[in-house]
Order: sequence, then structure tokens, then C-alpha cells
Amino acid sequence: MPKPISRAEFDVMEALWRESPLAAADVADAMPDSGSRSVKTVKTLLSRLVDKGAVAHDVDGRRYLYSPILSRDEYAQTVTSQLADQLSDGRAAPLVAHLATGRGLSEEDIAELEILIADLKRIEAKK
Amino acid sequence: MPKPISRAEFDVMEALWRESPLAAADVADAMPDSGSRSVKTVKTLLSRLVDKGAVAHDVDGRRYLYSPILSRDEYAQTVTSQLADQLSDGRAAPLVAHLATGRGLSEEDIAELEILIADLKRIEAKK
DNA sequence: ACCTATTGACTACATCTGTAGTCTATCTTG
DNA sequence: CAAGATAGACTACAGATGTAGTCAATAGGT
Repeated sequence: MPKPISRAEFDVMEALWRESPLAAADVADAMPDSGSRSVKTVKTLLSRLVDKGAVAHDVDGRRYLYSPILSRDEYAQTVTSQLADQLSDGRAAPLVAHLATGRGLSEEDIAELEILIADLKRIEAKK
Repeated sequence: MPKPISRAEFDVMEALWRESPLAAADVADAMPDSGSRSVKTVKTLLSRLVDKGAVAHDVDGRRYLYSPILSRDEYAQTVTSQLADQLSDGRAAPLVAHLATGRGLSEEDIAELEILIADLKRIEAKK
């Protein structure tokens, strides 16, 4: 939560969220568009993530095995909240409206939202 | 759309979205937490926004009057789409779910969403 | 007319980011 | 055991960002 995670660092996190613990070289292989970044680069990103407290490493012989500390959900919640605060005073509906206006929502999107809202209402009622 | 707009630049855009055209000094005054940044800084940000094509300036005597080219809606649509792509493969419902799980939605949020979804369904049906 | 405040243009500079290179120790394979 | 691959630590460096200073021209007040 504290230190922000950059775009390239996010790609590293994605690999670790999918599978962990992983050694640096394996993270590099598991990354989106693997091969575009050198293992050196991935190692730098991993170090920075450790500094930021988003990733931990265990020693395994002479190498490290990395695991996420920050979960994907925590991350997603943080950045989504930030965006809602920035764009719409924290409200949720305008975000959805922007998606709808921008590139449109699929039928499936709408169906998913409908179910979600129904669930939220049920929880709200129960409170 | 092309060049990304940074956080400090966004604050400048907010001022211009609220009212424009404005001279640099007036933008500085109209900014959130005005006084924390010097007019110098605001001018630098304005220049960068002009370079990025997000803002235009008209000459007014020996100074410039700035106006947004990028609208708040366009901006909001772009960044919201990007976040949806990054976090949930472009789907809308997970974004809302992250807000709900993260810090919760108010009754009002839920009501707004319900109305929005109803509208979207109506439009969808009409298509 | 003169001093001062203000303007845009340009420069400065620390931090963050993306990407990768160097250095030294160690593991592996022949 | 020797040669090369590989690991982490540290260094490099360009571009973006946040913040502001310098400079030369000029508008405005007295």
C-alpha cells in the first residue's frame, strides 16, 4: 500500500501472483511478453519491489525465491479506490459510466454488474 | 489520449476543466491546495501539457490564456479503460467489486449503480 | 521616465522508472 | 580441475516527473 508500484513492476507482480515462490529467472520466463525484458531488468524490478515491501525473498542456496507480500486484491482495491477518488469523489457509478460511454459494455458486462448489484443489495439489507 | 498525464498535471487540468480560459497565474490560484505549488511550477506543468497536446493557449497581450483540449470525460474514459484492462481483462464488474470489497459502497452508491444498470439495459435492449 | 512585478522561455536538479551493464563468487559440465 | 553459465550486489543512464530558479522583455503604478 505505501509505495506505489510502477507499470513494469506490476508485470512482475502478475507473474508472482500467478505462481510463487519463483526464482528471478523463472519470473522473467513467466512474465507477459517474456523475452522482451532481460533477466537483468527483471532482477532490478524484483529488488525494487522488495525495497517497496511488496515482495519477499527466501534464500534457496545461492539464489532467492520471491513471493508476493501484497496480494492482487489489495493492490486492485487500492488503485481502484484511488481512481474513484480522483475522478468521481469516490463514487462507483461514474466509473462504470465512463466505461460504458468510452468503449461500451458488453451484454455480459451488464449481466455481471446486475448480479453484483443484486448481491450488494442483499448484503446491504442484511446489515 | 496519446501522451499520459501525470498526477500534478491532472491537478492543472482540473482547474482548467472547472473554468477556462485562464492565465497561468489564475490556474495556480484555482488549483487544489493552491499555494503549495509556486506559479513557476504551474507554468512548467502548463507547458508540458501544451507539449502533450492536452491544453491549448491563446495569446492575450503578452501572456497566454490556457484552455483544455482533452476533455475530462475523454480523460476519465481513457484511464478507466486502462485500469479495467490491467486489472480485469476489461470487464467492468470486477472494478466495482474491488471498490465494494476495499472500502465498501454506500447505499447511495448502490442506488446509483442500480439506476445506471437499468439504463444500460434499456439501451442494450433498444439496440 | 523609473522601479517593480509579471510573463514566457529556458535551465536546473533530485527522484522515479525502464532497461541493462559490470563485478565477483559460485555452480555445472566436460 | 578448467571454462563457461549464473546469482546477487552495485552501477549506469536516459526519459519522465515534481518543483523551482534565471533571464530578458514588458506592463503598470507613481
